[in-house]
Amino acid sequence: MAEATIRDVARYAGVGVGTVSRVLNNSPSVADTTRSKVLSAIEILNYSPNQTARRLSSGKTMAIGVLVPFFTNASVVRRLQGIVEVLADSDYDLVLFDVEKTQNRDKLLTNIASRKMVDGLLILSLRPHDRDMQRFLQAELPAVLVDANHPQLSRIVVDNVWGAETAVNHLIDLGHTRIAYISDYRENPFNFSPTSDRYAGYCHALQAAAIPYNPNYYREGALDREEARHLAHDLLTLREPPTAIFAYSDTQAIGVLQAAQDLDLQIPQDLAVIGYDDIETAVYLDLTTIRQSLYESGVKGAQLLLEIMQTPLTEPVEIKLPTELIVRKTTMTSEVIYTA
Amino acid sequence: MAEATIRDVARYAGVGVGTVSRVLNNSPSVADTTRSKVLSAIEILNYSPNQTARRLSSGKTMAIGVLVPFFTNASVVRRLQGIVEVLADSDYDLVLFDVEKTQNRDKLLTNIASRKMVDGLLILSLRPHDRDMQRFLQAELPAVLVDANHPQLSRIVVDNVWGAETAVNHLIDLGHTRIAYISDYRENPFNFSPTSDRYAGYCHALQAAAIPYNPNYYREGALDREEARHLAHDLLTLREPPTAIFAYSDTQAIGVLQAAQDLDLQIPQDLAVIGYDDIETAVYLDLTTIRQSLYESGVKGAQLLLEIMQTPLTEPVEIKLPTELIVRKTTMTSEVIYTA
DNA sequence: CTGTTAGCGCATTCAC
DNA sequence: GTGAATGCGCTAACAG
Repeated sequence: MAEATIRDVARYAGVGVGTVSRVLNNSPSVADTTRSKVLSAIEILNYSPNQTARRLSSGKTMAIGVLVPFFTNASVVRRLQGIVEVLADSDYDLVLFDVEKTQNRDKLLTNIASRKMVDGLLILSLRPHDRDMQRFLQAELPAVLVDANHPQLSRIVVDNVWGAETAVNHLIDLGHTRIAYISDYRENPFNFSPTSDRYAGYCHALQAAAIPYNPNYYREGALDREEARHLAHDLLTLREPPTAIFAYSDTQAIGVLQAAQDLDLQIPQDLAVIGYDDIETAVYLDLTTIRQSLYESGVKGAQLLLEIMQTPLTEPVEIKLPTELIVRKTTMTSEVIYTA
Repeated sequence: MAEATIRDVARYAGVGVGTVSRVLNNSPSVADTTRSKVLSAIEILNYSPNQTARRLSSGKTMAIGVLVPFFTNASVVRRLQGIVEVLADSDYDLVLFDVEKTQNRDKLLTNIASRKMVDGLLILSLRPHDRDMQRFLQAELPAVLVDANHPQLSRIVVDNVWGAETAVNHLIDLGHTRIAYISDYRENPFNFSPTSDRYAGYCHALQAAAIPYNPNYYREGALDREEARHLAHDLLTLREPPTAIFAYSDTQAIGVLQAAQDLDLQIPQDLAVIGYDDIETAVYLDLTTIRQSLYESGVKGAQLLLEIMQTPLTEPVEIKLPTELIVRKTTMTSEVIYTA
């Protein structure tokens, strides 16, 4: 038995396809009697409208794309969960685009815009090129950036400079002067802006405290626990090792903790560690960190996109989410613990 | 400037739309000269084929649906990462369906099958109803179950009975007899089969060791850390508290660890704890657990689905993934630690 | 090899 | 209110 089409329903109900379509779309201008005839035909034939056909003729895809770099990244996942939460209650499908490789990124951004694959786009932690912007604007594709910045796009951001400064100031307040920073790659193909912002925050804080910047104390590597572990190992085996390490992400901070354990260092006596994100694991490990509202950023981003899709904005808006220092055991001894 | 269509390209290149279509689809039967004419027209007009139209006329959506219960669940996320990894290299888009609520589930399963929303479907940790099966078969929708079981569908499974037995046997081997089990709800609207399997494993192991089943030592609650923490608290404040707790998931085991901490119990001396899954956090917390190949289950599931979509199977296959006991510090004292 | 044509299934005009 | 006709943009089958 082949799938029933709108035509089958029309024939069975003894009406025209137009009427069936009206019933499907809850048009008010259908007599109750015909409506029920159609509905029962639909029931009997077990009919269900074909999405694709509906999309083509209506010109809308009823789908929202979410562009995600490194889906294995804990903070990205958390943001995505917020997005899922919002979209699940909407009428839109969620199409997930993962861009691990740069070439994927370019191909995708080009296609998504010009092929009308989605009605709206959320871009996580990724700054689009200017040429992609042209495509979005030209295709009139509503898009919202989450955790990334571009003057021409609406966006959900956090103040990464402030966050990093706060982290480093916390270490300085505790008396540290040999403060290292393990960063993500600042020069990355994804144009990831938080990286340079946090670096700036690190530098500012040192400068404000008149602590000279020590190039040896700056390391960068992939956003990966193992790599951070190695970088931290290098730092901690310097002739004059740092007494505190600020890590770009909690994931990397965990690598630092492992390196400290490898070297039998006491936390926080021998080494203070502070991360960034406040992912769930940070709680269990009692990791001092900078909390950013990951989940909420996804929620806000999705909500904003839905609004924009309904009533386009005249110019991009920016929603800034708060950032907060969460002090736990990796920077301060236990008598002053913050309890989650 | 309106989007260019295939007709514009054809006109500009001075050929028929059929030829343009052939060029787009890399048909070998196009003369090199005409091909290049078409290609340059495409370039100049900045043309890019409309996905939806292509889908309608070809009858394929070039999309794969992934049905996910509770996207906030760590193990689900891990499996999904495996799926994403595979699909990113395919030509298929990934449409994510989250079903937190039961009503969503039913509506989705019905629609996905009958509306031809996707060419293939991956269902995570969810056992479809028989009536949904009918829809899949009728719609000839290739589907693969990951971490769920149904005789009519191909599936990636693990032996949950064996896994739970192994966990409990480990505790028994360590001399425990007062062994509690904190489970997910066995009666759940999602027909989640691992729940009953692990319960069976728990019971078997006790029985084989001639340890009487103590109803007081069985608790169930949501797959949630906080809830597990409360359940564990109840268990640990019994007049005769258990000396070991087996938790349905690592997430719940972490809740148990917190409860132990709340009560100032030493792990593993006062209480042994074993989880299930081996999520990343388990490593950091040195949690003894049953490892199942979460990521790999996603990879295998996606690969299997792609195969089935290419060449349909005559009957469902079952791929069983291994399960492994990972002993860490929450069950044994440190001199015999397993190091990750 | 290539142009033409007929749908794909539905929404949306129009007349009635 | 309702039916018939037109087109969304493309693929595929059919002639040439």
